[in-house]
Amino acid sequence: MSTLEQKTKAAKRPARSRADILQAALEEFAERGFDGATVRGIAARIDLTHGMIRYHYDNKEQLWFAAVEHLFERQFEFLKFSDAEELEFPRGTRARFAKFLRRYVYYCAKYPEHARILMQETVSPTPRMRKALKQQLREPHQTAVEEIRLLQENGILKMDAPPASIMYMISGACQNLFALAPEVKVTLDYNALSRQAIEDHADLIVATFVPE
Amino acid sequence: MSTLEQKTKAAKRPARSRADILQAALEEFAERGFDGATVRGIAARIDLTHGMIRYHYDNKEQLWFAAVEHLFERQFEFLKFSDAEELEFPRGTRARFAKFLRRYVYYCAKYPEHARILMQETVSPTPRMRKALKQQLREPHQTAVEEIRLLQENGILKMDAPPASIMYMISGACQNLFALAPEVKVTLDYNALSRQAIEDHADLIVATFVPE
DNA sequence: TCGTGTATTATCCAGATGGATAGTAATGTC
DNA sequence: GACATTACTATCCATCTGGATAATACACGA
Repeated sequence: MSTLEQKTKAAKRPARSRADILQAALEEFAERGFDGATVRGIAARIDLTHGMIRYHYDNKEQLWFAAVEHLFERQFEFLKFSDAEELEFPRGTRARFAKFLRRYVYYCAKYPEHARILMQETVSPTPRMRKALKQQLREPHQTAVEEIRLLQENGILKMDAPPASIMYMISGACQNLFALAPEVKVTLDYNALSRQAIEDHADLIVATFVPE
Repeated sequence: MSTLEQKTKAAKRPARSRADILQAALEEFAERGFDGATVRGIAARIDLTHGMIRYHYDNKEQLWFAAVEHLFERQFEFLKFSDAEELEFPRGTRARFAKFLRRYVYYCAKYPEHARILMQETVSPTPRMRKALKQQLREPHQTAVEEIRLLQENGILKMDAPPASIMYMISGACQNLFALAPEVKVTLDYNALSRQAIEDHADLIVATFVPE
């Protein structure tokens, strides 16, 4: 087993980067699910043989874990507040909540495969998904719930409901339009991924969940 | 080719009903996607051989169409307003909208596989999904959008946003908690499918989208 | 009871799939 | 220029998959 980054001693340079492989894997897994995805299919997306994939990742499941880890890291980077922003938008304030929601809408529009992968793999929670959820999602979700509690206490979120309920209501409201963009196009002839549609949805989300 | 209902002349009675097969198919497709689902897997769920499934349905794709059709018919029946209700709750009123939303939340909690199947199959819209969407979802979605326009005109929905955006925001807000119920359980230890949680979410949805 | 239409079983098959391995090519270091 | 290390190719294989088909069991009407 080796990693693509490893350059300790003499070596042939890899033709495809680790990120290339993981992005191809994410697309394949998102489109076809874990069982439906094929290692050969992932390889073909970036002109590799399936042997090459198995050279870098022990098996299909390990590749899936690496891809999901990549997904969550990318999300974390996208949503992270810089030090300057942390100062300008303190936790528990209306302004921070609005800024976060807007950013989250942009994330959903940019990476709609995120919602798809989670929903596919969450169906009947396989050991694989349980492990990934516990390792990657447990902590951020729990801090998100704390943030919601804070907003409730500060009177910014006026809803009297379980934080988990509020959290999934809001995330669903943000995600759905983009995760189902092809459906929206077919049934309503509305291009959900256009700049204008994304901006409109962000406005709508903020106006709905951060009123006044 | 034959259908399970057909009882025209002499025949052996089928051991499994059409609904049994379609429900098993829905579960398998929801859990593993179209490519990942296997005819043998569907058959095994109700103690049939894969030959039996192919006896009733020409091929995997036809079975999928039949299952999705079954899904939409069931949804239509569940959400339909009776004649008495049509009189009591006229279109475009606040009371009707609230009653519909509450019922939709109950539907999402009862059949979480609905959201999963649509999301899986919508990813990169296969011809299969395009066809199903056009046949089954186009008309109800367009009338839903009209209903939203009516609610906007009546001042009940005060949001100034594209109806498609509003519609998918609301449906996502209703679905997400239940479609991702296993994730919620693992990350937040919250049982989204309990009676109390369903009721709380319905209250939250109505309070959020039908204020005052 | 016999025949006919239906349901069901038991196989078979070609192709795809995940995984395994042996051998080859490139890129450095000594 | 020999060598080590990594990247990559080309196969092979057991298993599973969708699909096909032939034989059998059942129910009922004539």
